[in-house]
Amino acid sequence: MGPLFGSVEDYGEMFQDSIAQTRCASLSSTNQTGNPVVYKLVRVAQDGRLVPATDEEMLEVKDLLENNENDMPTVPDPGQTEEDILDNWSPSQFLQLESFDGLFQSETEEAYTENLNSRLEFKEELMHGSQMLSTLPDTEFKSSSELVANEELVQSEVLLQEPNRFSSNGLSMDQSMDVSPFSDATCSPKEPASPAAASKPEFSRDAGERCLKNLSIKALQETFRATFGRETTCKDKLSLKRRIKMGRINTRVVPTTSTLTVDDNNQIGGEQNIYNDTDDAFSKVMVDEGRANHCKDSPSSPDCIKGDSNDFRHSPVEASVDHYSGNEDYDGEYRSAKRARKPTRRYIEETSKINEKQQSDKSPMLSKDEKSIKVASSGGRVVATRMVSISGSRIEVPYVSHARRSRPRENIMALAKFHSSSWELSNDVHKSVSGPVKQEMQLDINHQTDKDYSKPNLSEVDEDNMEPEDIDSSGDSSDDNNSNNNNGVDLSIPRRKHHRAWTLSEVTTLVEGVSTHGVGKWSVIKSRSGSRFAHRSAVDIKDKWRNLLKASFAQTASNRMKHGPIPSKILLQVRELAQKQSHASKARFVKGSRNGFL
DNA sequence: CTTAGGG
DNA sequence: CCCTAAG
Repeated sequence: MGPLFGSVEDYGEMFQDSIAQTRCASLSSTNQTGNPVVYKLVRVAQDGRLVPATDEEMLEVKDLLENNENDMPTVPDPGQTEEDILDNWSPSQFLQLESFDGLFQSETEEAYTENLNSRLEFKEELMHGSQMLSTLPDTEFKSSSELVANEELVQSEVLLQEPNRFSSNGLSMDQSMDVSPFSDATCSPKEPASPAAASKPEFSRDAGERCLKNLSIKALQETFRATFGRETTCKDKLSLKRRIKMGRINTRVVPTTSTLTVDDNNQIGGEQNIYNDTDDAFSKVMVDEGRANHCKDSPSSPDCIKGDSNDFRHSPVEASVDHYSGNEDYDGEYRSAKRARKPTRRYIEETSKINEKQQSDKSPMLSKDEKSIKVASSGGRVVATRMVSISGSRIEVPYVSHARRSRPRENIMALAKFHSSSWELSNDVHKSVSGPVKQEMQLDINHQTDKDYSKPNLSEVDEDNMEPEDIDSSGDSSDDNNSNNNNGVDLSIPRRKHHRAWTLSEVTTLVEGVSTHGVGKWSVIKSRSGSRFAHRSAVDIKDKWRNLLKASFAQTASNRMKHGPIPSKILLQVRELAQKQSHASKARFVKGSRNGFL
């Protein structure tokens, strides 16, 4: 059997070189159109190992390549997705792909025909494998400082997506074909990998292949399942072995995780199964994290609890994810590593959404619906202003659409306006209405659309002395519901619902309340202020105080600031109170520590 | 339920 | 203003 040559992706030095190139390019913000995949010639030894081609062999192949120019995979368009490539490649090109592991050499035309049946399957595996996120064994993730240098290896998967044909220029290749995550992060392509690179993953490729050799069909099928996360009915040992090896290679080549996990069942399955012996739990966590939005409103659901639980923060996933989070390119894709406590469910939810978007942006082949997502993401930010009345004067403020999920309560509020005779009631309904009632009320409101839309009777709205500002603010809130005619279809920019501008009197009472009751006694302040905070919750009050602090702070920092909506006199009071309270807490602290030590 | 803080 | 984690 003569030496067989195929286009083989070089997972060794050149691979890292191209990563380095990619890195340089991105650093210099020269957006190149394609990321090169480097092919390297190898000879497949009897036992299936890949042996670097000698110079002589290289020449031989060069001739072959020149003669077969047309059959070669062409350099894809920059915009071409891997799916495109895989779809459009001729059988002969796939044959070349399959010859990666050298097993195809023994296949006859007949075998090829048989293979054709599993072509699609194979294609899936190939893509699947190349996306599969392989976290290298724990031992290789010890020093985070080392890891920082390799954040951009995340991009390596891109290399697999756009194969370029490259002439091999005789670079030596590490026999083990390990790709170390510790390759140098600088732009010097020839920089040798650090000694740490010598550490090998647990599953040696060679060993793995030798194992494959002796496996029964059944065992092979099992291995297949473990590798790709799905069953196979294939009874062909050879083909099974080939596909398993292919999957493993692709898996190994992508020394990163996370970018592509949460989108697809199969991928998660693959991930999970690859590590199924030891890291089942952590795979599960990935699933949970990615799917957080599936359980957003059921805090007692076991899955949610699992996703929230602290132990996952120490899982391998956490380690590998965190180590990428510092990269600006991936900012927002992962939660910040700085976050001390567990992320909120909402955070996870939103993060996973961002994740989905970014994934589709970065790997087109994953997005079945790329177009719509792009539109959504580009239109995600709405720039507009709105008029707001504060302290009786209309001011224009920038409006930012938060694109929150809609809250059913809003209908309740609207309804409450029709039916309730007081804000207290509406507030109560607002807070305590139960699920079934909600529905009922929503239906109800639909029947009401022809009825009177006028503002609630102000005399009934507030029991006692309502201040002028309150009238103003109630007007503000009333046009929250529908300022737009009977259609109720508001095509303008959606407003933040439930927004009532804080009136000067409210702010004043708040400041007074803080001065008398201290900071933090929000519920007390609310209750002691009679009806003046009728429609403000303690949290609202607290938020307002926070804002006031901010405002007063800002005014201090840049003295002679423009006259904000809030009189500087009040802000001064806020500042004083803030100071007072900070002194108070300091005193408390000193006292406490003294007690503690003495 | 209240408070503190992030979103 | 909303949401949620901690007390």
